[in-house]
Amino acid sequence: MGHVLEKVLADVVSRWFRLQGDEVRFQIGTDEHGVKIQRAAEAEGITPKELVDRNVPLFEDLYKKLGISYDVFIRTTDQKKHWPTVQELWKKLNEAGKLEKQSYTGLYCSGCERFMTKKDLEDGKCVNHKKEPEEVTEENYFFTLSADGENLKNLLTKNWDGEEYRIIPQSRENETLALIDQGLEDVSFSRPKTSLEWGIPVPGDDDHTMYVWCDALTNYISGLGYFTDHEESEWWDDANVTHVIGKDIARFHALIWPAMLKYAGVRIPDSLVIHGFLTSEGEKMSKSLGNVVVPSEVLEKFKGNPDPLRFYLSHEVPVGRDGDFSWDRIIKLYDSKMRNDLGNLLNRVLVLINKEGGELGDRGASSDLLCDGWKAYEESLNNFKLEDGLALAMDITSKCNQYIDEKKPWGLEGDEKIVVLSELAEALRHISLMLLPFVPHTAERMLNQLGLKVPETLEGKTDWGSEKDWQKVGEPEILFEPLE
RNA sequence: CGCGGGGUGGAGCAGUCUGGUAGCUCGCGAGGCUCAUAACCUCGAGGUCGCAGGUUCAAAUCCUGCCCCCGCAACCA
Repeated sequence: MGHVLEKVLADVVSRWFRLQGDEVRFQIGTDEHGVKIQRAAEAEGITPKELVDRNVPLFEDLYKKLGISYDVFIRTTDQKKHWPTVQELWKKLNEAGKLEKQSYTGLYCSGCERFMTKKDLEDGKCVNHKKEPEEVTEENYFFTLSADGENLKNLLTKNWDGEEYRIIPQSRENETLALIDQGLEDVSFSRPKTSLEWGIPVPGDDDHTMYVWCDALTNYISGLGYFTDHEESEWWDDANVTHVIGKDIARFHALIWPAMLKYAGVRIPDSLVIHGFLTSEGEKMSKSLGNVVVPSEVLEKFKGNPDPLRFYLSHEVPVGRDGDFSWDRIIKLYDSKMRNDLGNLLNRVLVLINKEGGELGDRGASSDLLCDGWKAYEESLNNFKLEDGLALAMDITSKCNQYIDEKKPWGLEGDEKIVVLSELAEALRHISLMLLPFVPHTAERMLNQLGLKVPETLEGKTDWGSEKDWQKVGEPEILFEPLE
């Protein structure tokens, strides 16, 4: 479910950029290396490659069902697309003098065949094997991040050689700055092949395998073929680059990644959007609690329509904060907001207009039905306050419902009636457009019912009455069915 | 003194930076409307804003101390 929150967030942002007329390249990917995968595969008696090859189509299928409009899916096991860039990046960091061999000492449990962290130990003993791990020292390549505290602080607060990097939300930036003040440590960038086999080999040193950071972070530019003959670097160098990630990997994206890029001579991205985690019914999702919510169950509940889930995540989980998934609340939200407020509004307006023959009249020059209007909406989305943008669309919806009751168009006659209904139809056009990034399928159905085409961009569409050729609405149709 | 988030009417939240009549959604009660998906609209009940001190003419908001809850990095398909 965590993946879904992230992909929906990134998808809404991508769709918003596209609607503004930007060319967008929306890339997602999977980190498929590491000891964990290696072990999981062993446990199933298959190779790591077989394991990840089996899982990737499941992801892709899920994203398709959710309407995630990604352009590129990059896999870290892709030896043609991913590996060459990573190895080239490694060489550049090495040439820049940022990689050095250091010895790493940790507590190693021979039973688990891996290093233990504090969390894995109870009274100093391995939880699984009830014995004290031994101190083992191994040689790793380290990325000398400790030298860059000041640089990174400047990057976030002022600039680093003219480059800026913006973290959203602000609280994460504060956290990152606090982390820098505590002093940065060098980061292990490789493991001996004996302890990590499943990964990308270190160039020029066959005894070592790259650790996750150099490998996985680089996917952003390997997807563009950076440092290769199929380079499409214009999507990076000349673009506005936004990363959307979870808080678990925030510090790596906030600190290691920009430093890596800087020393490799590649520009640093513009924005880092960090989302929180989802709990389930107020508790951490875990197998043992049995409260894991599977996205496919939610899709099934709404007959395969991804929009209730997309709406819920966008509406209930402010970007950057932790959220909660609750069946009770998604159902309430579906009934009260989507079905009663929005779906019913569309229906009552279209029914009234169709009773008059479906023809639209004068919509006036402007209307206060739009509440804070497009300016506020654009500002919200541009600042990644997606929930505010969606709330605005719902404010207009509510305003329209009030307006109908106030004007009582069913009691009006002739032009007066047509004008009120045309105003409402126009307001619904704006609502539909505002919903386009969030619930694209629903927004398209609304536009179709209104008798409009789905626009590629919003250019020239956001002024009141800007659809000059729009004279007739279509047939009403239930937007959201009752549940059960 | 590890770090972070939080404690506001029955539930979920906003408001706290930049003190000044405590707001929203859901639920509940009453009324209205009848175009519509038994949907919509209006009004109302309900909170000493975790606790205790302090600053101030004035504190949910600032300061000090304390208590409690939740995360700490998700394979969970």
